[in-house]
Amino acid sequence: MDQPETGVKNFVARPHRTCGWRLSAVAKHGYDCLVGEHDKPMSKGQPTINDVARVAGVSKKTVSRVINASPLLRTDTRDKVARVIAELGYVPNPQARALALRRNFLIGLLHDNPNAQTVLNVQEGILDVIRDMDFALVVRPVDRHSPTLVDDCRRFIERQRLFGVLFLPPISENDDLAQMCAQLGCGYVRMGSAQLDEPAHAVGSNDREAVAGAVDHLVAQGHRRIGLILGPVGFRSAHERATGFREAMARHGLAVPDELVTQGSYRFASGVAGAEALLDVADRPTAIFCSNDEMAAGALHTARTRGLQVPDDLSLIGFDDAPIAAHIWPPMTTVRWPIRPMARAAALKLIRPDIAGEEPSRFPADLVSRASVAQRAG
Amino acid sequence: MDQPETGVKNFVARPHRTCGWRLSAVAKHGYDCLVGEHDKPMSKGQPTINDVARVAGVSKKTVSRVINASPLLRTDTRDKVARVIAELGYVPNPQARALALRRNFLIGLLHDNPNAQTVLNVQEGILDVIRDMDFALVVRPVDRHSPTLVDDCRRFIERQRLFGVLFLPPISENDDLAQMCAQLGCGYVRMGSAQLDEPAHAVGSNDREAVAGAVDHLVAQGHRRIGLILGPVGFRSAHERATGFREAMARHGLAVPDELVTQGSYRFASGVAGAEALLDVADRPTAIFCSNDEMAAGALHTARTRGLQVPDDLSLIGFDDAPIAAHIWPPMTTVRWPIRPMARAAALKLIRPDIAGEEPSRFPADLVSRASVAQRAG
DNA sequence: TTCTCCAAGGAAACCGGTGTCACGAAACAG
DNA sequence: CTGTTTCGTGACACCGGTTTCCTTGGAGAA
Repeated sequence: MDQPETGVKNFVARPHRTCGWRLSAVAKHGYDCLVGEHDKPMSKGQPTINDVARVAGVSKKTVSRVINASPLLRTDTRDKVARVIAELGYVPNPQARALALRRNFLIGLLHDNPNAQTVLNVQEGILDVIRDMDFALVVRPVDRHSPTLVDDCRRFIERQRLFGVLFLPPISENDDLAQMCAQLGCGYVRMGSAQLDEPAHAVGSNDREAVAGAVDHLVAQGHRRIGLILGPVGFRSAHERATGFREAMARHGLAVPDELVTQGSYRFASGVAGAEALLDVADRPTAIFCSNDEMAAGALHTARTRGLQVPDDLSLIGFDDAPIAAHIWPPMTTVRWPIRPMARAAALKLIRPDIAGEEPSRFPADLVSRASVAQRAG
Repeated sequence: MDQPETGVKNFVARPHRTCGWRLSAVAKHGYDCLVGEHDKPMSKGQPTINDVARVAGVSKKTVSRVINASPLLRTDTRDKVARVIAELGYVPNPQARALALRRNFLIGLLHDNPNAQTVLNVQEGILDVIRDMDFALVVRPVDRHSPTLVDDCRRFIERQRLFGVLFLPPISENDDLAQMCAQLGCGYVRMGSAQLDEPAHAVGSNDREAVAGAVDHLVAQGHRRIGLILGPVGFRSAHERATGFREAMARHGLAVPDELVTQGSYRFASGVAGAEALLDVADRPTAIFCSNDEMAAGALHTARTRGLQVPDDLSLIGFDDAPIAAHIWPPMTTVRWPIRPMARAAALKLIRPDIAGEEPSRFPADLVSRASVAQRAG
């Protein structure tokens, strides 16, 4: 009885049929590399590190070194193993890696839908960064009004053993969540117009400056009485935008009387109602700055129902450059958040704090001039 | 030297400080349950199954049995272990489970952004199902035009060892992708208006019937010359909608002359161009059916630039009930895909094919009547 | 009273990677 | 020419679960 030959026969007969591996691996490297204990069956599904090691005639550890690009390897060893990896179509099992390394390669996106297009842009921005880094993006819509919000997020992070999470507005403004992550030792980055007091954990846009630019634009067109529809109370972004508005108006020496300011909620309906209120004022504004596009669309709706022409009778500016801004008529002048670059920066902060960690990331927001602003009439 | 006591001392002193566990676990169950080898340090981070076993005074396997609700346990044992689990705040490590079970608990969502709101609704629908099942949702935007689309998806699935994937239109219509999944042994479900020839792998809506409803509505308002802006060539949904349109028109004995049909791409701009073409026809249509809302918004734009009133001079119907449909003026009559329930059904098919697998899932789409359709003038 | 059988639970191996450490060979210094 | 460093590699334990198989104790039968 020829033990080794039996082993080789078994090897050839079994794994290549059940796993669908390419026989060329053996053809190229010859059977001599197979001397060893071939009697135990090979793994059934995808090839494992053991299979690679066996075929290449090295130890698991050496294969692991090749995968992780260890500098301590001889070139010929590395090449040999790499060739076998390619032949077998071996893919390291991320679960096993995660277990051994005690950290996984999942990053979480927690959000309560600020705006569908925004969420999607963020997802794409994150993917831009992690696509080739073996990380995966897991998403989790949450309910910002839920009393168990923090606990829900905590359970999610704990269960999935997340590497880190990204928070989108509005929940990125929730300090309890940030604190919870810090406690858990889970990396986190907050996106939005948050102030950057913790540069390692925040990526923001400079909303004040952007709003100032919008106000400058209106003033340059001759507008003096400019209305403001606020974002919801307690939102940092809303606060930033309001502050930027007031600062810019003050800079131009223009008043912001209370009757030209109304509370909104970032929703379409509150834009409708806000514009109703502002247009009821005796000396009605010739322009309205809306703290986001959805409300601007609502304001446009109101103007139309009152028979006012936009922009001739009333100029409007929104904020966010949501898709709706470009699709309504007239196309809305608005402020564009560079969401995708921000998401990229945020993901990088999470994954490579060594590179991206400490410097603050504040992105400028740009005025997108479309057709909802005109020279002040009269 | 009192060995056992030293062990207990070590146990009390070390883990509860380093892990932050609640001492009450020990307080409740007493130290007697701790007799054993306490000298090796406990795990540093979250408690593991070993820690639970040690504190509860049972074996790992018994803890495992409790977690997996094995019926072979005595009630008192189960209660004791469950109490310790609660006290310690133990959460099973999903990576370790995935490794041992040789399947993980990740389901993937592959899409090339058909429409941001749709993607988000799908994500929420999936979450509705998996939220409490220890599954997580990982998303992957892809590029449908990439020549490496199938390979990219395959690599993603292999790397992450996904349990299953969901495809959204338009890539859900790609048969190569489905075939690749089948080869890989990865579960998959395709969403969209795909025909349901493989009920276990598809969740669809009945677009034909819905379009027929829209046509009936127009005809009931007196419209006879109705234009059609098609969706992109090669899209099954576009084909379904076109077929539904033609069938319904035929049923009413109405002609669909070639000059009243134009090719679109599901994008805003193609709606603009399509409407231009249709309104240039000598005997122009009094209504246009657009294969999606974005194109309907484009058609509305065109009507407006030509000074036509919608709906008085021209009626429009869209499809999808995208947010834009409700936000433009006039609000657009459209067809609503029950996306979230469809996503729920799809996720269920993936996770529990035993429950949801074999029966076909076809959801009715409803006409949402808003303000873009009026009685035919004249 | 002794034997059998079954339910409850434990020991050890395993999943597929990684870290630690030890070892042999080659390179280098004395 | 020998002793000491490096370098390259392998053996083995470990991560935290699950599975397989075996032990144990107590109830019921002979």
